[in-house]
Amino acid sequence: MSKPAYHHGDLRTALLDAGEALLAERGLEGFTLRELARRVGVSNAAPAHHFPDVAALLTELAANGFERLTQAMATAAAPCADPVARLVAIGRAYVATAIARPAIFRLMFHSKRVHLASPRLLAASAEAYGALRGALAALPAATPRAYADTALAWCVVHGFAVLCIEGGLQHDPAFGAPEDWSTPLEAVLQRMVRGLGAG
Amino acid sequence: MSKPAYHHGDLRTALLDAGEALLAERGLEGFTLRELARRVGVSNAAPAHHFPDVAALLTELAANGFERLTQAMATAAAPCADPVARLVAIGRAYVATAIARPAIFRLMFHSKRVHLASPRLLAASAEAYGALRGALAALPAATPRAYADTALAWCVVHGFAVLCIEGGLQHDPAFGAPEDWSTPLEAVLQRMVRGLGAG
DNA sequence: CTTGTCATCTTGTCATCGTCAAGATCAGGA
DNA sequence: TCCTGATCTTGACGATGACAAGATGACAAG
Repeated sequence: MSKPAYHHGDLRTALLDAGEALLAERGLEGFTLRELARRVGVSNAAPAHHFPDVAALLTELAANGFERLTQAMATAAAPCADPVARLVAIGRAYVATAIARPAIFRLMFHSKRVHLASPRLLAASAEAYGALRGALAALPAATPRAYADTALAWCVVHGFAVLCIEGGLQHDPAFGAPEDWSTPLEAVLQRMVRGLGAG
Repeated sequence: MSKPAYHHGDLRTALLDAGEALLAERGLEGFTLRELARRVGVSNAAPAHHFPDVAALLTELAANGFERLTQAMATAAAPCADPVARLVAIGRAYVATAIARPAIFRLMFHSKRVHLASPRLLAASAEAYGALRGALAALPAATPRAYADTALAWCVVHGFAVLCIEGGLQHDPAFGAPEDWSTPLEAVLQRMVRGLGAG
């Protein structure tokens, strides 16, 4: 139980859990394999038997992040009957997920510290994109939504999330403290659906 | 001339120039102070006399990037008389700048390897935001453009640039090869101004 | 021309990092 | 009971950022 067994038991998931915490605490640049091993109470070479690289571990965390993003969007959209409300809810969930775990969001999109060719990572990110795309396709329109609509919404939501995390919006005097992102997000999303509706 | 003088002469700018090249070649994660010193033909401790940190050097590069971005947007907008065309031109310049130097763009927005509190960096980024904001304010509208419009355009352009650089758009089957970003960008920008006009 | 000052650059060192090789430990089936 | 293989530790290597101490030389004062 509490005795430090030579065999950890479930080191792999312990590394992933602690890795997520470490990522949240130190950020991506402060993430260190040795520190992670230290926290789990294991030698620095132990993770090598479960992940060939640091990149492999981070790839796993990124894939988990994409899966969580997909799920968050799905549960946010579920109770909304109106397609427009559904799209807005998805956008909210997207940004909320990014802000809840900025380091993991950065890891998912802006990092060269992951194995980009990993099938798991590719599948997870494709699924997340599919969720947003699906919400767009359900919008009421005479013609099927064009590429521009999907890409526009994707860019708006992702751009807001990124700028919010990185503090890029703080130059705008109308944008208050970084922690109350909800109000500006609502304004942007409403403005977006208004514009999309007028296409 | 070609003899390795003990005193370099203008090591500071040489470091900045080589640093930009190294950043373009190896990316942000592959950037190393020692490798930079090696390329300039100088010992590894030499940069310390011109930049207290690696972060200080990268901060300078990021500030230069913001200034170049501002200038690119200005020159792109100059020949456009129509405010809408002006906004589109600015968006194009923004994305083009990001794609021309992805590593520096990442450095500007997504990096914790810079000194965020640097006055030079803050001023440069504020100026870049001001350029985009100015183009929005000039749009023809009865009422002054609200916050949502500015933020929306900012998010669209920035989101497109980021997704383009990081390969996030490649999941969209309508988005072809990563190198021909011009066509999709045009579609998104046209869709954006159409939506904004309908506000 | 000489001298001295001080910025500039080098050398050497330290802690830390990711990764590898070799050995120790233990679980579970033959 | 034993032994095979997975799991973990120890120790090491090269590389990195930062620091201390010494070498070099540009430049102004005398």
